[in-house]
Amino acid sequence: MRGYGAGMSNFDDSDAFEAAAAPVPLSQRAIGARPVPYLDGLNPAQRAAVEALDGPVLLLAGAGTGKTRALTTRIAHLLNLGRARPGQILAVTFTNKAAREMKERVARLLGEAVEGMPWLGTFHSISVKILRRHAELIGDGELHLKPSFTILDTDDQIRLLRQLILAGNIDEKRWPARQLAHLIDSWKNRCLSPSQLPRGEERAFDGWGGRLYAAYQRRLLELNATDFGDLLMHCVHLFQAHPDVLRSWQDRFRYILVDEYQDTNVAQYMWLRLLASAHRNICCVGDDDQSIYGWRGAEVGNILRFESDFPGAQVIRLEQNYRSTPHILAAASGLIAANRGRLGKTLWTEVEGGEKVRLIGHWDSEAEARWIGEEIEAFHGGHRAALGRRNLNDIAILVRASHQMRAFEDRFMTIGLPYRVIGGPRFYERAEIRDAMAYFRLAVSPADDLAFERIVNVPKRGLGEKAVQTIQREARERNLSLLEGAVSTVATGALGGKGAAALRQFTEAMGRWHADALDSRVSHVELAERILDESGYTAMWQNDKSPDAPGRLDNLKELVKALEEFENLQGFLEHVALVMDNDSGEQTDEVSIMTLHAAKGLEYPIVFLPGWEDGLFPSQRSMDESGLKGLEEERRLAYVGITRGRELVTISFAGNRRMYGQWQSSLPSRFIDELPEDHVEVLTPPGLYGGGYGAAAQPFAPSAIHERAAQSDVYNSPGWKRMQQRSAERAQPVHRTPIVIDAEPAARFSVGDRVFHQKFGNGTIMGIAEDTLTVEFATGFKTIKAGYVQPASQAGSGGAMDDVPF
DNA sequence: GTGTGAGCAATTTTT
DNA sequence: TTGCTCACAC
Repeated sequence: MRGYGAGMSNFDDSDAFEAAAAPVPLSQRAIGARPVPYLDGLNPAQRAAVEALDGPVLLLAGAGTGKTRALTTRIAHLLNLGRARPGQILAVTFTNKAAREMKERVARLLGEAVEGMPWLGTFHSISVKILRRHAELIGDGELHLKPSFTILDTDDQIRLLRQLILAGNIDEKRWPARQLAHLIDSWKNRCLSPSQLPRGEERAFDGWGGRLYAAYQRRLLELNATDFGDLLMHCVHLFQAHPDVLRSWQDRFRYILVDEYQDTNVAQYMWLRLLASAHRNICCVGDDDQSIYGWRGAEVGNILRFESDFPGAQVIRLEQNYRSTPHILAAASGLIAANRGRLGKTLWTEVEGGEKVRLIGHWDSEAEARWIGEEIEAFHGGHRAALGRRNLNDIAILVRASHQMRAFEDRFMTIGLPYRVIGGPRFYERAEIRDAMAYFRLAVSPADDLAFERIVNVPKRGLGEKAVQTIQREARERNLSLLEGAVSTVATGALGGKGAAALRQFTEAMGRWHADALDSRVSHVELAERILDESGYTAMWQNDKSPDAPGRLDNLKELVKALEEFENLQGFLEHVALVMDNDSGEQTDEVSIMTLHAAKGLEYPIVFLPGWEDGLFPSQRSMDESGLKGLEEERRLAYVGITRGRELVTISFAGNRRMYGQWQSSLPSRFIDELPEDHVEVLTPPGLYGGGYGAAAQPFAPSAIHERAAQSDVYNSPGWKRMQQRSAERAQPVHRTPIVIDAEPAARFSVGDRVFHQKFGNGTIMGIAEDTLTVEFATGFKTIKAGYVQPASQAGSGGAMDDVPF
């Protein structure tokens, strides 16, 4: 919520332009009549991007090529030339952070002369603004949204779906609400309302998908609520169904700019197309090589198709990189070259010299964490002459999956190295914040049934499932909201003594808070504090002995403080679902640990990329689920990782890694083989791959990294060869599995054996770790205890069940 | 209605 | 290994 309303006066930096930014009436400035200072210092491509104002423009902006600068300067230019007033420019981003940054930079470029841009924001926040003006048009004749609609987050969404699943008498275990939420999300991402589902898809989710979806949408309307996906979908449907409305918005937005275009999904694409179709002044900025969100609906195709979608489009490439050394760029470029279906870009830099990308293998994940810890201490202590003494803030560790973080956290904790984990649960997702917000929501809108259910028994009031059911029955029968139903339940005496007393107390308190929430004389900040105190919510955490209780109390304080920025609770609640983030200011000197996904858009002088092992990175699941497409997205993720580094990038892998409590061994990532050898320095590790210390062969000779730059045949890679060799030694068939588990094999099985499983049928053992087998069945890979399978030839004998090794 | 242990599953994440 | 859900006992 930071940056709301504020943030337009950040003049801390000394760009020449700022001093000169006098509020000359924009209309009086003739094009080209006088030099425009903000254009100085742009390279030719950036300048072209800024000056190509009319018609469709695709700005292909590689990592670190000054994309935001081009984009913000373009906005400044539009304003400065008088092509549009701030309110006539639509500029969309994906995250609040990006929107905030852009606002600040535009303001900085133009000085105080320009009011904030009202239509610079995320897809979602802009959609909300549009929807609130036309809410009545969403829904059917009898039931429609009201402008005050609430926005449910994922948690509410899932609870709502769970209710519907239970109501439909569906086994929630086999068909979990979370999965349904995904399904519905994916439909909304494609802008499909329940009636528009393609034949067949409505039968998803055990045949219930379409019906549940329809029921859910109906329920949302009843609750006067939308979920995140609705925001976009409703907007698109609004535009489609009401040409006059669409026209008015088309007229308003004379210029459209889109950031991170490669991340747009179908709904966002339609949204943009509708708005841009009249004047086609749309400028999309993106990088197909950094498309890493396919799994949540992003369509790389949108950016790949741009030129045919918008005939006559100009394509401008930003390829001069201002971030990384040539070795880093070359390594990244070499890697990404293995992808097909790219628009193609070649990053280059004027900078010379610099370190090669370093590559190192370790015995196991603990050794990897230990080594990286030592390296960081060395950088921090200034023991790496070439790089000088570095702040911990200059260093980041980027992992594929969050479970990898643990090894680092454990290690850094032991050696006392300060670190911070970026990402993780967001502020507003924390239970205490959501509870508190539910109180506020209920105080503001007594009909908010989801909020009621969330907090009616938090803190514990002895109102459990049964009491809630009674209230629900009462409410349903009399067509009341749950809160009203609760009042009625107390009145009719449908609830026993103790529960009734507690419920009465709760409803009465809520009544008071509601009155106060409507009373403009009552300070909403004080009211919020009072609600938390009187409800016993604060006391609940004060009495909690768990170690995170103090932190939760702090969060609550922060929440109350955040309220100060808003006029009243309503205003807060309307915005908060979309705007809260957990960007805590960074004053302290700490190493950053985060996932590769979280790192997109960031940069660090020193970057560590651990865990480059096949199966982990690229992730086995990605490849299983999405095949080549999945692999290419993983490769883009690797590309994103490398291009985060400014001066030094270190890639590492471990031969053994503990996953889910068991040690598993793995092979170096195929991506390692794709790195161009000339730009990689191999730090030879002693005794890798079970050779023991002083093993004769270097496990990773430089020449082996990349034997053929053009050919990207993984079957010829060193990792693959090693695996083949190992398989051959055991006289077993070679399989296309990247993970080979080679701890002590379970006594009766070997890799390659055919086995039978009751549920999955026949399969082939791909790996063995202690008593756990990795088996490839017709349906895919499964990890299974050795006791649950038997040799295929003896299927039915049952013998294998009795003498499980270990 | 609330507190405890067995059993089970387990990427990536914004709004 | 952990963190969560569910079934069961108080």
